[in-house]
Amino acid sequence: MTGKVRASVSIKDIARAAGVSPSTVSRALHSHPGISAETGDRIRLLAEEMGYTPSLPARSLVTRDTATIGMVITHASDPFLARLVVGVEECARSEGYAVFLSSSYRDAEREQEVIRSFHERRASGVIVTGSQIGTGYLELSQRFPLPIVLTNCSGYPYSVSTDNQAGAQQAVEHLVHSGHRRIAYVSNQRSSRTNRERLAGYRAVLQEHAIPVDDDLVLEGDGTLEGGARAAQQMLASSQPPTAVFCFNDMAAIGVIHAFNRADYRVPHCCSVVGFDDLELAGYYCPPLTTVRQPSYEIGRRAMRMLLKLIQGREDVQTEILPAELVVRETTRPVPRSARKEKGR
Amino acid sequence: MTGKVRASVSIKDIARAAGVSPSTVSRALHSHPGISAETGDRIRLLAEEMGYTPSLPARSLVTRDTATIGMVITHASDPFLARLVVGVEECARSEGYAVFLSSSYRDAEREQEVIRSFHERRASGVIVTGSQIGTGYLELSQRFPLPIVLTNCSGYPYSVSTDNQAGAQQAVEHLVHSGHRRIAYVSNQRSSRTNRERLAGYRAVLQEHAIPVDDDLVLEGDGTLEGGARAAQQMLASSQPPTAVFCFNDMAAIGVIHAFNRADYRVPHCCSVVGFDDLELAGYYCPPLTTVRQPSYEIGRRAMRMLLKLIQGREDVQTEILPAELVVRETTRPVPRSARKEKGR
DNA sequence: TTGTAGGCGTTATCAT
DNA sequence: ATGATAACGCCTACAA
Repeated sequence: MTGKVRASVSIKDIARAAGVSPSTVSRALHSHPGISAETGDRIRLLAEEMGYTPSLPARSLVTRDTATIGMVITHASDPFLARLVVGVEECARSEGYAVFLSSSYRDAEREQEVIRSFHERRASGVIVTGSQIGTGYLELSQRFPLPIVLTNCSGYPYSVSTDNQAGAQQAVEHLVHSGHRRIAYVSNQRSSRTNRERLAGYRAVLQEHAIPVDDDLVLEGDGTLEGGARAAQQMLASSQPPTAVFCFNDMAAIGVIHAFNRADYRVPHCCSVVGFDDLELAGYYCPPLTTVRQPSYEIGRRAMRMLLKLIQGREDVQTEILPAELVVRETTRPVPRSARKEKGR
Repeated sequence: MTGKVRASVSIKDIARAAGVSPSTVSRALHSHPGISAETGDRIRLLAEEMGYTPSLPARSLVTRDTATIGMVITHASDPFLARLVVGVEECARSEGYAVFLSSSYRDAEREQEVIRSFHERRASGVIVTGSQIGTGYLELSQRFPLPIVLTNCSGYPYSVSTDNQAGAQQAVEHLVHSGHRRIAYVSNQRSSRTNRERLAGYRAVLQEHAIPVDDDLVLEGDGTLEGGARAAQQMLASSQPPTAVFCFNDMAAIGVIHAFNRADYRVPHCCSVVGFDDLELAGYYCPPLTTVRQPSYEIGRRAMRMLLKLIQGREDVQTEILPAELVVRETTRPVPRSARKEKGR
């Protein structure tokens, strides 16, 4: 089915060429103390000339360490990953680990396959973003002696997340304080824990301000441009569209804004919109997006640090929750006095 | 420096538990013909219960095949990769290969490190996007007995690319036909081959229409939002800003549009803008972007097919160049009659 | 149908 | 300072 790789030069080849034993070559390449400087140099030079590249599979067999981190991502160009992956990679690199990414496409089965594939390759540990399995790893962990850290899945003991509920609350507070009362929420897939937390934040603020929670104002989305646009269509089709929308993430928000503008339901003139994530793009959209910033670089860095601890067998590890921060730009504005049914504050 | 992985259950453990020899277990797990159905089932059940996951490093040592493709990407959330990676993965998957991504951050040294890291892990082959090394792989290929396919680097024998020059020509033709004569180009890093090809297309069209090529109209960019915005600032600062801009890619185009709009230099009213790539986002920007579509899924699929051939040792492989296609949306419009200095077409 | 033995490329533990 | 030997987990002739 698959094909063989062309032969690489091995330590034995070098040994033969140098007229020494394989173990001497191994030691020379590792600059072991107790090898004559002369033969050491000679062998390293030879290795260089012969184009030797060590075989990690072979080495890891004996050292029982691949120095490899697997990272499950939703898909290669998910904009949310931009800073998060950098956080993971920088931390991993500084500790001598390489990290490899593989996509789950938000599919639970694919996610399991990827995890399995990392385990088969004996990765030292795995970080999962956008997990569909979530706390389900608690059961799987019996099967896989493989440390796993999740992001944005509080509830799983080894995870680092944004404070989603508090972030959502800031967003909705901002809208309420601007005088909005018909505030919609565009969700992610319902099952997602992150979605439930943000939805809870949304509901909490409405209740706190004695604004009735209208289920028609909670729209089904999926965190994509297209999903946002679809939700917007639904809102536009309703007899009484909202004057503000809080979206699960920035991509959905952009989808919403796009569809609203197309229908001449102007943002922010007719309707305010708030996103979540603060992608780099958010500041470049028109209008620039009001959104809730996730500390994604920091999430990545800390997830990797946590994974390192687990790999070292330490158990003094606990869930971390990082604060979110509202970034007010230009997709939100107060409800015009004329349009208010009640007094604003 | 790095830590050991917890022990996994091996074929020997199963053999001991089942009271058979390791080779019997190996055969049972592979459903070899010539193993009694009874012991086969018994062993497979046992393996399942004991949570056995085969060690690919160990297996690959003897089979000399890791069934692994390495893919070098610029960075995790590069939007251009969206469809390309899917093309690669689908093709790889159907042939039994797993693909892992690793980032180069457009840095030549990092790119080499990643390639080396894939080779150390004995990947079957590698696909590189956004290569900084490009045709330099011709020399490196002596050192690495590792098949390498590049994307968007015609000139390297094993590559699949978009017809960048023809794509650029379509874009600029479109602008010229709309009556524009002061047309700027926002570049990528100068060194990039792709950039040179698109620049050549730009120049060719201007010359063809006897429009003088003004070097002040070729702006230094880097294919990012920020780079696009910087280039826009420069244009705005000039005594005679262009009436149209062709950008190396969509992200740069969005950066340009954003900065123009901020300065009240409206797109497309005051200035037309064309991008390159046709990201999903392009259709969702405001205004929706006129751009040149790259067949990126197809690039990925074909790159993987080419790599497969190389892995199989076939040498009937040649560079492929795929057509680009102009997608006219709403960031371009004809120069208003009043503003023209010469007659339009 | 099953077991034995050798080897993949590397490192580590003994000797020498 | 260097060499021989065993072992990592797996596969595959070859024997039985």
